[in-house]
Amino acid sequence: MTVTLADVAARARVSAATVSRVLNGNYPVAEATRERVLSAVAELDYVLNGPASSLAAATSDLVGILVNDIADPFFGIMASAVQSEISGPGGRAGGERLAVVCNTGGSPERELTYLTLLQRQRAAAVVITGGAIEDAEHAAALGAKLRRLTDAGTRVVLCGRPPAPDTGAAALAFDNRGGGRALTDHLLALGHRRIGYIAGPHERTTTRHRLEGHHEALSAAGLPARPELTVHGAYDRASGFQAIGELLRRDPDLTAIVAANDTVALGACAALRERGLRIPDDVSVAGFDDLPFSVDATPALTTVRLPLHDAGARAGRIAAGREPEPPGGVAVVSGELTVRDSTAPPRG
Amino acid sequence: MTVTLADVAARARVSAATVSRVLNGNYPVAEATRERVLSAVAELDYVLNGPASSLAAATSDLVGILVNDIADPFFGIMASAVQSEISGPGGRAGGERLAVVCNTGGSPERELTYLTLLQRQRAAAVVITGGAIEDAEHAAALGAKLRRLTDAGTRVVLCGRPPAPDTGAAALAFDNRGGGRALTDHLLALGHRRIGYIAGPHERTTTRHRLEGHHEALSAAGLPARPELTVHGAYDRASGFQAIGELLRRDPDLTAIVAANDTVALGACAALRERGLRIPDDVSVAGFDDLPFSVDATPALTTVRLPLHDAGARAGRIAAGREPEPPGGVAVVSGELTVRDSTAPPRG
DNA sequence: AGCTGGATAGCAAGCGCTTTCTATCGTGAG
DNA sequence: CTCACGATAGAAAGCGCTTGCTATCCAGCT
Repeated sequence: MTVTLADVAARARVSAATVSRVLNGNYPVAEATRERVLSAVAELDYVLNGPASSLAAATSDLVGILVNDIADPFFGIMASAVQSEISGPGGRAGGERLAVVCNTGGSPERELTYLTLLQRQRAAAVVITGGAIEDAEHAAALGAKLRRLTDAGTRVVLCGRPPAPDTGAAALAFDNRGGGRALTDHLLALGHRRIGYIAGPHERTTTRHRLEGHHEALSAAGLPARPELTVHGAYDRASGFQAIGELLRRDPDLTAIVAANDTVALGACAALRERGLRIPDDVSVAGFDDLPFSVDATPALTTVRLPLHDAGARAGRIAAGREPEPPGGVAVVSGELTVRDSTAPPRG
Repeated sequence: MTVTLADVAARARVSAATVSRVLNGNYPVAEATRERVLSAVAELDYVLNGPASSLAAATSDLVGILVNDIADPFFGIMASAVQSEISGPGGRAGGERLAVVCNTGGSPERELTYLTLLQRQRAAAVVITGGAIEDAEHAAALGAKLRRLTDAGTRVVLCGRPPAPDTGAAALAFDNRGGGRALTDHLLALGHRRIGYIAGPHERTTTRHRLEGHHEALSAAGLPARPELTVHGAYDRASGFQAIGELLRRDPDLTAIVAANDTVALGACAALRERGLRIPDDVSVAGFDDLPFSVDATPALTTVRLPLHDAGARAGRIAAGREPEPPGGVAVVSGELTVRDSTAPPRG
C-alpha cells in the first residue's frame, strides 16, 4: 500500500539502513549509492513515516508555539517571527522542522492540553507567548508541566510573559509595568488629572503589570487612587467601546483614557466619537503595543511600542538552539513610549 | 527514565494491552481495573508516546492549517475558527486533536514543504486557507501532493481558495470576482469614472479574481479599460501607501481608489491624507474583506464583508468529518458589499 | 605477498504502542 | 452439577525506522 523504507531499499538494491542514512545524512555513504537511493526515493514518491522515525530516534522536529488569540496581530506578529527563525535562517523551510502554532484562546485548560499534546509528540521546543493567567492552581500545574517538558529535553521559551522560576524555561519578559508608567507619566505631563483606565481581563499578568505602572505614575505624582476609574474587559474592540459608556457614567469629566492595548483603544475611540467627543481635543486616548494599524488610526494613536517581531525572533532562535539563553534565563524587553496625535493637553 | 506503558501496567498489575485499552476507551474494561490503571497513570505522571502510538495505530490526531500570513487577521480569523471546530464542539480541546497552524509566508516552496511535513506525520486532515499561486508548475506539484494526501486518507479542505479539480480536496471558495464587481458598481453608481486600482501580488487567484470583477463592472458600464490605473503590490499597508504616489502621478484627477484589501486601503488612506486629500470628499476609497479594524478607520471603510469566521468554521467541521462535503466538493461563499463612509459621490 | 586500517554496507535489536487472537473466569441454563 | 457463553485480561506479533556492532572490500604499507 504505502511505500516504506524497505521498498526504497529493494528498489535501490541496498539495505534499509543505508537508505535511512542517506536520508538523514549523518553517516558516510558512497556517492554512487546515495544517488541510487535518491532516485529510488523520487521514483517511488517515498515520504518518510514521521511517527516511526520519531519513535526510533526518540526525537522529533516539532516545535510548538502557543498563542492566546491567533486572530490578534499581537500574537500573529510574534508567532510569525518565531516561526521564521525556527524554519531556518533565511526564512526558508530549511531545517525541516515543523513549527506550528497552537491557539489556546486564553483558556488555561487548553494551554495545558496543548502542552500535553506537544509533550506526547516529544516536541523539540515550545514557545509560549503572551501574558499568563494568575491563578495559583493553574500556575502550579503549568509550572509542573514545564518542568517535565524541560526535563525531557524540550527547550521551553516564554515570550512576552514573566519568568516561571524553577521550570527550566527561559523567559523574554516585556516591561509592561514600565510601559504603563511611561504612558501615564506622559498624560500627567500634558496636564491630565482625570484619567480613565480600561484594563484587560482580570488575573492576567499583562493586565496587572500595565495597571500597576499606571498606579505608580499616579501616586508618584501625588494623585489619589480612584479605583472607580478603572474598568476591566477583554482585549478586544467591543470591550473598549463598552468601557467608555461605563467610565463616562462614573465621571463625565474625564480628559484622558488609557486602554489595555491598541485594539481596546480603537474601540474606545469609536465610542467617544459616537458621543460627539473629539480626540484629542475633548479626550486624549492612549493604547499599548503599537500594532500596525495604530499609526493609521485617526488620529494616529499614542501608544507604547513593543518590539514584537524582534522578541519573537529571539525567542525562536533560543528555541532552535541558535542563540544562548539570556543570563539567568531571563531578559526584560522594554517598550518605547510612542507619542502621536491622540494625546494632547486637556482643554481648559 | 521516561515512564512507559509497561511501567503503568506493572504499577497497576495488569498487562500493557489493558492500559492501552483504558486509555483509548475502545474496548470493555472492568470498572475496578480501569480505576486502578487510571490512578497508576496519575501517580506515574504518564504521558502517552505520540509517535509510538501513531506508528502502531497508523493514524494520528494532527490537523494542519496552512495560512499565507499569520500576522494578518484575514488568516488569523479563519485559522481561529478552523481550530476551534477541530478541537471539539464547545471550543474546548475535547477530541484531543492537535490542530496546528503553519505559516507559509506566501511561499510556494514552504507550502509544499509544510504539506510534506504534514504528510510525514500522517495528519488526519489539512485545511489550506487563502488564495493560491497561479503558476502552472507549482499548481501541478501542489495538485499531485494533495492527491497523495487524500489517497492516504487525509481529509483536505481548501478555504477561501478556488477548487483543485481531481485532487479529492473539498473547497469553500470566496466569490472574489462578484465582490470586486459589486464594489466597482457601487463607485460607478456614485458617479465615479476615474478609478485607480491597487491590486495584490501578481499570480495569485485572489488578486486576479478581484481585478476581473473590477474590469467586468467597468466594461459593463461601457468604460474603456485603462491598464495604467492598476498597480500591483503586496497585501500590506506599505503597498497601499506607495501605490497612491504612483497612481496620482499617472492620473492626478482620480476620484476613487479600490484597494486589494482593507490593509492596503488603510495604507492608501494614509498616503492620501498626507497629500492633503480628504476622504471621501476629494477621493473615495474602498477596501475588501472587512477586517475588524476597518469599521474603526476614519472614515469607516466601505468594503466587501467576507464571512471569514463562518467559512473557517465550516472548513473545520468538514475537516473534522462532522459535516458532509458540499455537493460536488465545492461551495461558493459570497461576500457582501458594505457601504460606509469612505465612499461618496465625486466632487463635482 | 601478507597485513592493517579506513571506508562502506548490512544485520538485527529495539523504540513504545495497538490489536488480533487466545485464555480464563464466572454465571445462568439445562 | 455440568456446559456454554459473555465478559475480561493477557500474549505476542508487528507498525516503520534508527543505530550500534559487525562484516566486507580494497588501498597502502612493510
